[in-house]
Amino acid sequence: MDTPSSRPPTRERILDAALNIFSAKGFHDTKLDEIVAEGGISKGSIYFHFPNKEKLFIALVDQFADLIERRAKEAIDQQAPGIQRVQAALEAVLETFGRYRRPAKLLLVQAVGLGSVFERKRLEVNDRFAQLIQIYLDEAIADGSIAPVNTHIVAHAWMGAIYNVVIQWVYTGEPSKEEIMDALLPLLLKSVDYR
Amino acid sequence: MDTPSSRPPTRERILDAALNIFSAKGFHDTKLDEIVAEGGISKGSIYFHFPNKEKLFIALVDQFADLIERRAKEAIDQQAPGIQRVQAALEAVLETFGRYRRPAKLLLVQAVGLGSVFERKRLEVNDRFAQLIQIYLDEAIADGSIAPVNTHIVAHAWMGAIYNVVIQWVYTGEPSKEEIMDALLPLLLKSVDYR
DNA sequence: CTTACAGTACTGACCAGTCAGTATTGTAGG
DNA sequence: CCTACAATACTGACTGGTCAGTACTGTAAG
Repeated sequence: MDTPSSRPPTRERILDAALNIFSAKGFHDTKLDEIVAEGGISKGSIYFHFPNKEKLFIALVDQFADLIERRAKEAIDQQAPGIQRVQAALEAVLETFGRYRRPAKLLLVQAVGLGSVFERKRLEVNDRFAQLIQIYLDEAIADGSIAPVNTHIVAHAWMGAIYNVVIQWVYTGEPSKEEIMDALLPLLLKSVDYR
Repeated sequence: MDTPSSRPPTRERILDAALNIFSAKGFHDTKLDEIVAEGGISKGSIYFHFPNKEKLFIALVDQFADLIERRAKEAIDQQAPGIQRVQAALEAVLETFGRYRRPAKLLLVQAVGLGSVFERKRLEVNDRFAQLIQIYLDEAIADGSIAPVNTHIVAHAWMGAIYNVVIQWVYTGEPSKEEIMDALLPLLLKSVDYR
């Protein structure tokens, strides 16, 4: 099915080039012609594979959000119910953000503050993650691993904490992934009285 | 200096109108002509008071960042050194975000994901706040209020937590300010082992 | 008249999106 | 294993709407 040649298929080359430019310059400051130059493709073929600039951007956001969610769920499934599931998911998410710096920046920075079209997408992704956290926090409360808390607020606070530390890391490379794991994980767990 | 008439001076009417539109639609989706219509002012006078659209936007960001910082510092000064200073500052910040929904959205959402010009401003504001938190966390550790932690990471994690919960509130009006105070403050303090 | 602003009509750079055309691959019939 | 045609994949010069910024005019106060 695939092209037997050495060059990856055009659609992927587009996504690749778009990720590079979008994550560096943001949505509005990225010209399609720059993506064209970066990927060695033509403007027409972008419009062959994607209906418009916006959908191309959103395809990248979705792709990475899906990856993060998949990794988190895999990690969760390998654990028995309780706080250890939350811990495993956190580790998986941090690990994935750590491994993919550019898409992380795209999702956490460049997808914010665009118009109302993107606003909905952002809220959707945000809620997806928050609900995931909330489910397993509730589970941990139910089985007595941690004391009752307002899991809705905790979920959003945790996401914000993770996002902001990761964003800092994306920009400065500091602190290292290990430091983040060592400091952030206990911080979050202590915040719900688990130690 | 001020216009003696009942109408506020033009510069403020510009800032006011700009805040309304920018916070609702974001930087790129806001047309100067919309600000002109909203504020009953003229395009020429915008360019008399501000060099360009970008500087007008940044003036709003700075104005609100300054307000937040001032409130936090006032709150801190009324407390003796120790964790109570951190607590007072958190209360002041949440209170201020709570009171000013539109500027909060501007600072936390609309100022993100714009090009590299704004990126620097965002990092600057971010660091200003994070350093403020960090100073008083270090102080609290020094006087034994809380156990030693990586205050750099904690500061950024806290800011992210606050941001994200406030953003959620800005969009949905939920959870209420009281719920946020009741849930978020203890959460943050527990995360550094203070109760 | 001059200063200090306010108001408005206009311009032109910019860039997302189009489209007419070309290249490549698939496939059916002789 | 050609040839004929079709479908799909891709190209890049061009266009048209948009909107930040400008040039110009208006006016009130001293």
